[in-house]
Amino acid sequence: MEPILNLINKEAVRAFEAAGYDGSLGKVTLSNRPDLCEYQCNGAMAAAKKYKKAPILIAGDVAAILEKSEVFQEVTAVNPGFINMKLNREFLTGYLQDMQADENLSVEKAKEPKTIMIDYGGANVAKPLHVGHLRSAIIGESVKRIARYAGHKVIGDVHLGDWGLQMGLIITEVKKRQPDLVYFDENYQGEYPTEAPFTISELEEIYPTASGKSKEDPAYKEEALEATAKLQDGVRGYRALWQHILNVSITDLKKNYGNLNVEFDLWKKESDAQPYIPDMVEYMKKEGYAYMDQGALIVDVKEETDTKEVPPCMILKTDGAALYTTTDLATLIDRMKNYHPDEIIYLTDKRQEMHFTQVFRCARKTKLVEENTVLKHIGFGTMNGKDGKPFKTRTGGVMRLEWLIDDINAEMFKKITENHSVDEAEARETAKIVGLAAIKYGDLSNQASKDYIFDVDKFTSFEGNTGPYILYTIVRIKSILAKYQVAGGVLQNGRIGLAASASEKSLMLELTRFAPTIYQAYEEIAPHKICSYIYDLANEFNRFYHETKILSEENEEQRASWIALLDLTKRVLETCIDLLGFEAPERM
RNA sequence: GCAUCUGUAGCUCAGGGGAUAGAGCAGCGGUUUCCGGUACCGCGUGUCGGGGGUUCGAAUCCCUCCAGAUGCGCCA
Repeated sequence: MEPILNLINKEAVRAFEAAGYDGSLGKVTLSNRPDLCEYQCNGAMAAAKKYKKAPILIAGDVAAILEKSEVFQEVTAVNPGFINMKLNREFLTGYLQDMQADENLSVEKAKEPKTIMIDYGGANVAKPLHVGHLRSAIIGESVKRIARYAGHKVIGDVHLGDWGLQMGLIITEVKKRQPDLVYFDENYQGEYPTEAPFTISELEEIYPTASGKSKEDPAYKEEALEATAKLQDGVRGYRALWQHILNVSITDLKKNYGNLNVEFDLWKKESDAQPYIPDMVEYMKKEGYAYMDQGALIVDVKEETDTKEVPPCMILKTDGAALYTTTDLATLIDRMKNYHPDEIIYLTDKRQEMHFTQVFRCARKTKLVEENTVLKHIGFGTMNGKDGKPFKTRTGGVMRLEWLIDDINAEMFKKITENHSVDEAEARETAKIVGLAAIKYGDLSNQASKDYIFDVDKFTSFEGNTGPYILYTIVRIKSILAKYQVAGGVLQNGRIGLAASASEKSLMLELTRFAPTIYQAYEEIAPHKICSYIYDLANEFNRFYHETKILSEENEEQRASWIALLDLTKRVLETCIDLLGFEAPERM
């Protein structure tokens, strides 16, 4: 389906040309004065200079021609030179009927689908997810769904951190505690046990303990470094232990991400990139990209136009070990080889911007990626507490994700049961669904790149620009539709008719904005545009709902038409929240 | 020190060349023959951080200053 704005634009271009002006002036936008009109064109003012003619006269010429189009009900030229347009009701209704019949709700899928990889989540093995991981998961998941809905082939990869010193630290601590385990017996030749020697909660406690010890005790750190090297060299027992750490940890991570409605297509790990490193280093040396400087192997990535100092990309440390950068580069080789992506999007904290600048430049310079492979880094801001400082627990510690979710769910449960008597089990279930919406909407409604304040009271509120408000609107529509069906109505029979009131027309106009919103959200990688759209849509619906008695309407055709409008509104809202990564309950 | 980002109502945030800068929250006041009132309607609030410039037109683009956040070779 052709977007409605395109159709209107074409009319305007034609009108400008017919009036003897350059057609490119006929650019139409949504009105920013809804009290005056629905669409506006400012081209006449831009044309004034070129044609040495008063803008209002030009606007008048164009308006006179547009007036005759069947698309519009009214077109007026207003000082100093605005062209204001109102849509014809028949045209609008026809458009919505097409939208209603379209399974994609008027969104045209990409004609040339791209393969897009999204690297998000930022999880590390053996470390519990904390609030720092929340944004990457939430935003990444939404970006993934939006791109997919726009018609692209999208592969989400968790890109698990499973290789650095953290592994050596854990192994060292396990060895301290259980030195008799077979994994540490160098002469052991048999099969290793299938059962892990620790549980997930033990594992989560082991890492911080080990990390703390290594900071205070140089000998301990030395031991951890040695364990890391042994693991990377492929010592059997260490590899087996590492595999246990992975298994236990991944099982837990899948559960936690599942609770967040976050699903990865790939569970690749940093270790998967390691095999590529030796050849990559050799290649970079041989081609003259990489050279030794101060004992480390580096690739220069400075550019003439830089306004800031861009340090060289470090490939190997003085001790010959690989780094974060090295792994990311090697991962690119893996991705290019196995998935041939047209585009790779990385979602991390914006503080890593420099790192990605270096990696991207290095990858291009050394030709690890093809020239037309797009590499993007989306850096998001920090999630802060009400005091404007990074979100912490009351005692100032790192807030684990599970605790945060529990807090929200408890708050939600309280609100749901406050004024209603509901079955407790159902209320708990509903609280989970609404709570997740509260968290995700609260996060996604802000621009990703900015820091934002996580305010539990605000996010869980049923009033204002919140997830629960959106869900409430959907649930309300569901309830009406259900009643209609119980009374013998058939949803599929309804056809959207002409707008009978101003609020109905507003709602219809709002529905036509669905497709452009999706395109914009995809192109700008901006889920918050979808949030602000559904907030507007929910408002328009509630306004319409409030002044329209639907089920008690006597005229059957009118009633069916409104039901059809409600059904379309529901479909749009539900599609949008799905793109944001949450869903609506049946009741709340 | 250098660089990047941010600065919009009391608070939290939209808007990123066009008309009178918008929402929500908080405050006050209304709307119940009710399909879910956790709704809807109304009222008040601004040196768009300061100053200069470009433009017919600037919250929006450019310069500069101020404030905050962040980054700047062997962490990830």
